[in-house]
Amino acid sequence: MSSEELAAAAGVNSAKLRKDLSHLGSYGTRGVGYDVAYLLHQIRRELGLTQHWPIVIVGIGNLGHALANYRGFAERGFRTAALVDADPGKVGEEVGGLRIRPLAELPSIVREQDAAIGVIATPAAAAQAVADALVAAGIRSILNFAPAALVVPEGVSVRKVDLAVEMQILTYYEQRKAALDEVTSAG
Amino acid sequence: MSSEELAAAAGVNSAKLRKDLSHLGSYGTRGVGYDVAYLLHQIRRELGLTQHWPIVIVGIGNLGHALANYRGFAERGFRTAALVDADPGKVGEEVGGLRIRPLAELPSIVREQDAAIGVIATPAAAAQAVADALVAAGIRSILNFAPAALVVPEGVSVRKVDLAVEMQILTYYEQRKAALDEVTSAG
DNA sequence: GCGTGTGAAAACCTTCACAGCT
DNA sequence: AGCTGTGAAGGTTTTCACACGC
Repeated sequence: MSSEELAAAAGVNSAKLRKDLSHLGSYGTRGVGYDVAYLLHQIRRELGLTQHWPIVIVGIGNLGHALANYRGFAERGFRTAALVDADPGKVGEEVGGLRIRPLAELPSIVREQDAAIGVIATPAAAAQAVADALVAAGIRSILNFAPAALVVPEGVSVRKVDLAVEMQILTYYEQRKAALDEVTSAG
Repeated sequence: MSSEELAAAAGVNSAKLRKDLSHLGSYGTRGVGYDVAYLLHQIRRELGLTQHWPIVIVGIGNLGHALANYRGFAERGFRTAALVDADPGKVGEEVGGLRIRPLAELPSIVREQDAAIGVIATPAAAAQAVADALVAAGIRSILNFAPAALVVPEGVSVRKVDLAVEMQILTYYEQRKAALDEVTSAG
C-alpha cells in the first residue's frame, strides 16, 4: 500500500506520513509502497504494544465502573489488574469480575500485579491524594480523568483526559461557526 | 496574580501564558499582574462558556451510562438533553433520569432540544452510521469515543477521545524509561 | 521597581519537491 | 514508471528579552 493511500485513510498528508514512518526505519519499498502487516508489526514493536500492561483503576464511581467494564482495553493490550476505592462502603463489591479493594492495599497491589499504570477516576478533590498514593506505591504512569492539575515527582508521567474540556473545544468552534454564519448572511 | 504564578499553576512558560492572554485583549496591569476573577470572566466569555449547551449521548453501554450520570458536565455548562440507543431492548429504560430513545427520533430530538453536540459512545462498528445519523439530524459537533476514524461533511467538527490510545502513549514513555534505566545501570 | 505586552529569535512541525532505488 | 526517503522551504509555536506603563 502506498503512503498516499495510508495517508488518505489516516486523514493526513502523505509526505508527513512518510517522514513519520522514516523515524522507525526504512520499512517501505521504493516504487511499490509498504507491506501493511510488516509495518504494523514494526509500529507495534516500537510503541511497546507487543506486551500486556496491568492497570489499576482508582475511584469506582460512574466512570470507574465504565472503565472497569470497558472491553476496548483488553483488545489493545491492557489488563485491569485491580480496582481500588477509598469508600469503605464500596470495598468488597464486585465490578467486572474484580473485587474493589481499599486504598491502603495499593502498594501490595502494585508489587504483586506489577501494575504499570494508575487510572484516576475520582472526584477532583481526591485526585492529588490518590496520585500521591499511586506514586508512593511505585506507579510511574498516571492517566487522570479528574479535572485537576496533578503535581508529581520527576520521572512520573501524567496524561489528563478532561471530558468537559473536549466538549468546550467543540462549543468554541460551534460559537465561531455561528458568528461566521451571521456575518455571511449579513454581508 | 502575576503571569509567573499563573504559568507555574498551569505548568507552562510565563511568556507563553502572557502571549496567549494577549490574544483576548489587555486584561493585565503592568507592574501588578492579573485580576483572576476578571480574567476568568473574559476567558469564559471568549470561549463561549457563559451559555448552556444541550448534548445528546448515543450508545448507552458502559461508557454511555457513565457519561449520562457524570456530574462534571452540568458544572461546566453542559446539559444532557437526550439519550439514544439503537438496541430496541434498551429503549425505554431510564438512566440518570432520562428515558433512552430510539435512533429514529434523533431529528426530532435535535429540533426540540436544540442539541448542539452529539456524543458517540457506541462500539467502533456502529460509529460511522451514528455519525451520519447525527449529521442528518442537524448536529454540527461530534465527540467520538469509538476507536474509529469518522468521515463527516465540511462544516462538521469532530473530536476523538480514544482511551486506549491515551494509555498506549503512557506505556510508550514507560518503555523508554525502562530502556533508559538499563543503559544507565549498564554504563 | 515590577510585570505586562510584544517584536524578534529560536525551535519545532508540516509540506514541497525530487534524487534514488525497485 | 512509480513510490520511498529526505534535504530544503515554508509555516507555526514557543521562548527570549526588553520597551513601556503602572
